[in-house]
Amino acid sequence: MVILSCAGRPAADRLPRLMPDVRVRFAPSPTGFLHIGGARTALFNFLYARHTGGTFVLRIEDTDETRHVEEAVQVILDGLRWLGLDWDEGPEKGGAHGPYFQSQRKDIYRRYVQRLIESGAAYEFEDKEKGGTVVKFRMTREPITVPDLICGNVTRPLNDTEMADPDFVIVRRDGVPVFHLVNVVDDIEMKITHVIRGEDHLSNTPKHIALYRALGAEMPKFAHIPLILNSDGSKMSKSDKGAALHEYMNAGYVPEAVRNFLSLLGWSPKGDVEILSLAETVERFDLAQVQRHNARFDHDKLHWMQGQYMLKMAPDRFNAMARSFLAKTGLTAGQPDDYVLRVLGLVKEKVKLFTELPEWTTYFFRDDFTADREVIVKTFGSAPQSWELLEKLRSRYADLGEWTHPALDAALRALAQESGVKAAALIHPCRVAVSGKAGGPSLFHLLEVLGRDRVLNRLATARERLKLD
RNA sequence: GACCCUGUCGUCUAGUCAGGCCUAGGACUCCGGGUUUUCAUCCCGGCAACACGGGUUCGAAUCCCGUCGGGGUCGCCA
Repeated sequence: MVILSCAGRPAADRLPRLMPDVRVRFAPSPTGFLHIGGARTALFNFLYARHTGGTFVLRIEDTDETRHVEEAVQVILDGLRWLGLDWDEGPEKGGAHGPYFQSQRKDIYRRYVQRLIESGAAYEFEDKEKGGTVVKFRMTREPITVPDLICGNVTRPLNDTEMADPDFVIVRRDGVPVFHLVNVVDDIEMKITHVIRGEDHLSNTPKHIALYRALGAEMPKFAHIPLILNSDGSKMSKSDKGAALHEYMNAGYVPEAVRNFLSLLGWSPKGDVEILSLAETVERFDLAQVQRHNARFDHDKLHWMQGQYMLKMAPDRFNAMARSFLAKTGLTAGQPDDYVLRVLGLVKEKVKLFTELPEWTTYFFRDDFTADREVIVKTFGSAPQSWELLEKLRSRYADLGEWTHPALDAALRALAQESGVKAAALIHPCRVAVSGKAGGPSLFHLLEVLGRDRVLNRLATARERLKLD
């Protein structure tokens, strides 16, 4: 098999086919953070494994021991778990094909290198210039064709610099085997059937194929997925904003939204659907619909998708996540649980990102809030009589029997009518006076939650607080 | 420099492999209108693309060639 085609297949063929022998892997290097592109590669591997009923292996590529930090591994595991991508074999899970850290597989690599040397496919080489002895692999001079499930048959001849010296190093001067070797060896040992990885590896794949041949091992199927670019089309490197998954974790994104957004970068479920649960994505996912060209990261669309998930989020989960974010800001320290919960109930439909929470809720927890000059001018600038109305409203509210939103509503409207103004002429000044904001939750619900003491107090001090000078 | 991948609205994409069903569909953004006591949401409407140039064909976004653009690889990094 060489190329999969997606259109025109019989309908029955579109149903998920169980291929329990499928084994895919995500093999990140512990660099201290999880790149968003890496996360997407992991996602595609995961989706393919779940779609086919196969196995998803996680392997840590820490050949360069100086870089192997326990903490750096944890970042990867946390990121994958956050996205909901649980692996079947790997760190903290074990499995029949371990160990899953390359730093613990040195004997295996040594054996394979020995085999290559004995068969004449590799040889020791003394580098006179750099000094030391390395092991080099005798690379084929002929062009090699990569059968790729996404790109088709890609034939790559050696380029000019490779032509000058086709053989490449597989064991460094310090005795540590390089990526190309360990990657292939591990995929053979772990019985990987499908190598799904970033397109940046496509040009190196002929080297890997040559290694498989020299080792007499069966080649896996390759699927090189397009890369994720910055929104301006430039390459997304580690230092770019939004390149690391933890930025989204910290910024208050819902994991499902990020996962959903990522799945649509370079893959399409067809049929004009965009909001898909993990289960729906698993059911529809296939390599045949993966795009061939790179995709730009569109922050606006992610933000929109985040809003969609936020809106649908169950209140309990929203409250739990919101409280943990709020706790970090110290805003809710010492506040009664019950009050915090009522505030959250009020702003749930407004908040799109958890990091926006302080903006929406600060005035519920602190009395020293201010208002933008622009808001004050717009509300009171052309209507100085609002101050007197607010005074009157305060005395009505002071005498209010029960402090409920219908009662607050009725009292305000009655006053407006008696004063010959529209309700809105009272509602807006009141909102600004008690919250300092031009927008927010329904005013009467807001007043109800704020409570009589706070409202009366703020109404009394509004003129002083919102003074323009 | 060489080699490889790639090119549909500003962005993500459907349509391309089996040429006509495409006066090119959806979504995000933006603009206009409506709902809402405000803001956000939501609803309705609108702007906007087949990179360019040749061919093949009755007919091309779809097939072929070239050009240009974008990305990748060529490490004793992974």
